[in-house]
Amino acid sequence: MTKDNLMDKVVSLCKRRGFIFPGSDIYGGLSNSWDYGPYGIEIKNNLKKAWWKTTVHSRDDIYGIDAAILMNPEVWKASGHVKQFYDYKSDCKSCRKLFKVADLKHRDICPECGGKLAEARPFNLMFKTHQGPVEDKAGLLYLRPETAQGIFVNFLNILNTYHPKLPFGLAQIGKAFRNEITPGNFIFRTREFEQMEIEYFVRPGDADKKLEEWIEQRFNWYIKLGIKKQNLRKRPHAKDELAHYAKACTDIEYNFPFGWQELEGIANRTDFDLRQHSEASGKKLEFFDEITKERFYPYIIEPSGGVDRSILAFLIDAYREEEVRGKKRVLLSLHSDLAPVKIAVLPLLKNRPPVVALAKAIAADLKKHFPVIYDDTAAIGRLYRRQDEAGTLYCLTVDVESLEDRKVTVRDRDTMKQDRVAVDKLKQYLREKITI
RNA sequence: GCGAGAGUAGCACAGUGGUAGUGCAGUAGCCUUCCAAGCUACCUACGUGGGUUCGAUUCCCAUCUCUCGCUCCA
Repeated sequence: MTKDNLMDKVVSLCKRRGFIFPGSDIYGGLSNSWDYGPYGIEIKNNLKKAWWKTTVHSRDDIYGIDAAILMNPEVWKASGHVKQFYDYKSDCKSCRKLFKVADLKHRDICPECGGKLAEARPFNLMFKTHQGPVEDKAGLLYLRPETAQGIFVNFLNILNTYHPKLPFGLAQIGKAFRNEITPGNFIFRTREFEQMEIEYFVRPGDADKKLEEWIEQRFNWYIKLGIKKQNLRKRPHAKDELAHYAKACTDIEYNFPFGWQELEGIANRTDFDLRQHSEASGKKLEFFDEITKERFYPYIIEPSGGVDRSILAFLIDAYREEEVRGKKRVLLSLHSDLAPVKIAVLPLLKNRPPVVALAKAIAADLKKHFPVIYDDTAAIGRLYRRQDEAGTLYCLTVDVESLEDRKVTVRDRDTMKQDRVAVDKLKQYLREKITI
């Protein structure tokens, strides 16, 4: 399988199996927008749940929040986004490259090929909208280009209500919007996307150490959820590629078919944001240490990951093709936490009413405890292949013998090995294998 | 936004100035006792608008949309 091939196959599987559809499909789509279908949203929800469980529920120093997408426009002035995300650019008429006007020595000559540059045009990476039904300047708002600011503006709220001690963090999963110049590669880069972010507040002197700790923790999270180690790397940013708010940053990159690309950035944002917002809002976003009576701006370590691009990485990493009796078997070997469906109940014969009835009864019973589907619309081999493509962990097959011995066949997705399990032991058997 | 390419069933491809086929997928039935079996039937498409023409899916124009590139960053 070549790399391009792999990408095409995963995209094709996503569409074929209804994981992800082109957005606004019946109108011909909308550039780089994608809608998650039934299994796609299960994977997405599972991924977010796994993240939340690791970063919020399994620790006592991180609190979850969910801030509004629309924020007071002053936020984006203070954060630097209005300045940093608004640029005059012009493109070369010969080589078609795009340049920031501010970086140019000569306004109309291309620094790459010496060609003539087109007239400079404003590029704004933030989406604009209006609050209120009248579109006047007073109601101008931006869709947030990052979720982080929703955390910073709640810093004091959290201090005053939950009274955390340093270090502590706030976690958030939510949508952000950027008018990217070059979106693409399926769900990898889109203008509307979802972020999983932690803003971890530390004493300034601890920042370097905590940054390293977070890089390790986040790296290991992807491995634990199934990404092969050789497909993941850490890449520290060079000084000249750091964002305007960051002092240091390391990306966790995945070896996509289109190259090594960022899944998550872990940055030391210093006290830039808290200072900026303190100055702009007039409120002091400081931490008060009641023992030392110190008042200071904490530094912020920010692990910020992309939900959608992570899903793509997990899907690509899980995609397998095998030969079984001369025929191709496609499977998604997703981690059990991520698999959209955990169990499929299948009757071996659909023309035997008692077999069908037992299978349906088992499915109905298990549904109370696991994500389960029932399918009897094809021969058993085909049913297995369908489930393999969806990443279903276990197929339970009910046959005529099941009516006698009250046992069903449990088939493992990855090994195709079969186990005969008593119907009344199924719940317990599956509980041990599936964590939800 | 700019440049290039593309647009025929869910997918992959045919094809024609007289409104379209094949394979896979899907649905139903028969059959079938464990890894995409077989048979039968069925479902589903020429992106949109305009022009030329007796007649356009086909030719022309426009438009929309997608893909790729212009390094944007989660």
